[in-house]
Amino acid sequence: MPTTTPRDRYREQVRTEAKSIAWEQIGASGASGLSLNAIAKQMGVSGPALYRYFAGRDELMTELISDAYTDIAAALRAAAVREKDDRKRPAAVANGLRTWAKRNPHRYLLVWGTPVPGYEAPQTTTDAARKAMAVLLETFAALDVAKGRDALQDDALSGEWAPGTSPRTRRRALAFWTRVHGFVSLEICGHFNGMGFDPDALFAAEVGTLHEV
Amino acid sequence: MPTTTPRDRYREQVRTEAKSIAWEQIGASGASGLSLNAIAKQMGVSGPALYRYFAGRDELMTELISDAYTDIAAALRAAAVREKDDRKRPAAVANGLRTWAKRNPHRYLLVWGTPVPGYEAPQTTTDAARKAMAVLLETFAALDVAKGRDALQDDALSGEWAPGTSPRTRRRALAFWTRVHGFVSLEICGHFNGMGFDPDALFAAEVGTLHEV
DNA sequence: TGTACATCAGTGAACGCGCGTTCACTGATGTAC
DNA sequence: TGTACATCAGTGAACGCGCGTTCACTGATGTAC
Repeated sequence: MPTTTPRDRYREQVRTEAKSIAWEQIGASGASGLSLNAIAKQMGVSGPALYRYFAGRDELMTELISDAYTDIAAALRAAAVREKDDRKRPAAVANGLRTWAKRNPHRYLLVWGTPVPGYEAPQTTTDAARKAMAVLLETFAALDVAKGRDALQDDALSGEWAPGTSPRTRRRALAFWTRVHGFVSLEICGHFNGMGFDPDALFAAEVGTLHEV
Repeated sequence: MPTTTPRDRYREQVRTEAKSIAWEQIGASGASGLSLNAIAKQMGVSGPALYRYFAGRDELMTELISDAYTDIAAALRAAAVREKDDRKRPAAVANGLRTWAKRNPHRYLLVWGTPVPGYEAPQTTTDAARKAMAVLLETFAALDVAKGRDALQDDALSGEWAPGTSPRTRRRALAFWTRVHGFVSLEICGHFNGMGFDPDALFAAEVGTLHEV
C-alpha cells in the first residue's frame, strides 16, 4: 500500500526547499556555483544531511534541469491554448516564452545557456526538452495547410525527431525556436543594456514576422 | 624612448602563452573554472608567478573577453569585405559569424553566452563589442536605400548607440544579430544534437531570409 | 495501552582537494658609471 | 671592460576559504506485537 506517509510528505517538503534554495544560489553564483554544502548551510542544516535527499550534486542538477523544462513546457502550453486564432498562436507562444524567461532567467539559462562543464545531461532531461518542443510543433502543425515556399529539402529535416509531423512544420518550429531564443537569450544576458532601444518594441516587430517564418 | 626591449618581448610571450592555456581550460571546465593556479601549473611554473603578468583572475578574464571581441570583429569584417555584392553581404557576414563560432565555441560563449557570475564587464569590453556591432551596421547601412515597411517607430530604436545610422539600419542589424545568434548559440551548445536534421541546410535557409529582415 | 524493535534524519569529524592572494625571499638579467 | 647597483622573474610557505563525499554515531520517529 503505497500511501503517502507523513515521512514521505516531509521528505518531499525538504527536497522542494532545497531545490528552491538551489535556484537562488544559481542566480547568485551561476550554475557551476551550485553547492550542496552551501544549500545545507542556508537551510540551517549540516552538509552531509542533504545526502539523505539527493544522491549527490549531479543528481540535484539533473532534477533542477528537468523541473525547468517541465515548467517551460507548461508555460508554453498555457500561452498556446489561451490563443484561439491559429495564425496568432506563434506570436502568443513567443510572448509566453519571453515572459517566462524574463521571470526565470536562471532557469532559462540553465536549460538553454552555456552548458555546465562536466555535466552530461541524462535521458530524463532530453525527454523533458521534447515536451517543450512539442508545443511549438503543434502550433505550426495547426497552420500546416497551404502556403508553399518550402526552401528546405524534405529529407534534410526528416530526422528521427518529432515523427508524425511534416518537414515543413518542423522547419517552421525550428526557425521559430532559433529566432525567439536569439532575442530572449541576448536580452536576459544583458546584451541589450545601454543600447537605448525598447526591447518590447523590437520583440513585437520580430514576433510579427513569425507567422510567415 | 619606448623601444621594445627583450624583457618586454618575453613578457608578451608569457602573457600570450598564459592566455592560450586559459582558453584551453575554459574549453575543458567552463568560464568559471578559469584558474590562475591551474594555468601556472600547466606552464610549469608556480602559482604566484603569474601575478607578475596579470593583476588577478578578473583582469585575465577581461583580457580574454576583449581579445575574443577583437577576433570576432576581425572575422566579421573579413567576411564583409570579401563579398562585393551589397545584397549578399548579410548572408556572408552571417556565415562568417557561424564559422568563427564553430571554430571558437568557447570564445563565442564567453562573450555572448551565460554571463560569468560575479564578473562585471568593464568599459574595455563594451568598446570591443561595439567594434563587432559596427560591421553589422555598415552592412545594412549599405542596403539603406528604399524598401519601406519599417514596422518599428523611429524613436524606439533611436537610443544613444550607433549615432549616425538610421533607425531602419539599426533595426535590421539587431534583427540580424538576434536571429543569427539564436541559431549559432543553440548549435554550438549542442541543442541540435540527436534531432537528425542538417544544421547547414537550416542555416542556409534562415540566412536566405536575412536580406529582407 | 505499553513495550521492544526497526527505520530514518541529522551530526561532527575527517579526507583530500583546489582556489585567490600576500609576502619575504633568491637569483638572474639588465643598466650606469 | 669591469664593477656596483637596480630591476624584475620566479619560489615556497602561508592564510583562510570552500568544495564533494564517506563514515561512525546519536536521537527521534514510526511500527509490531
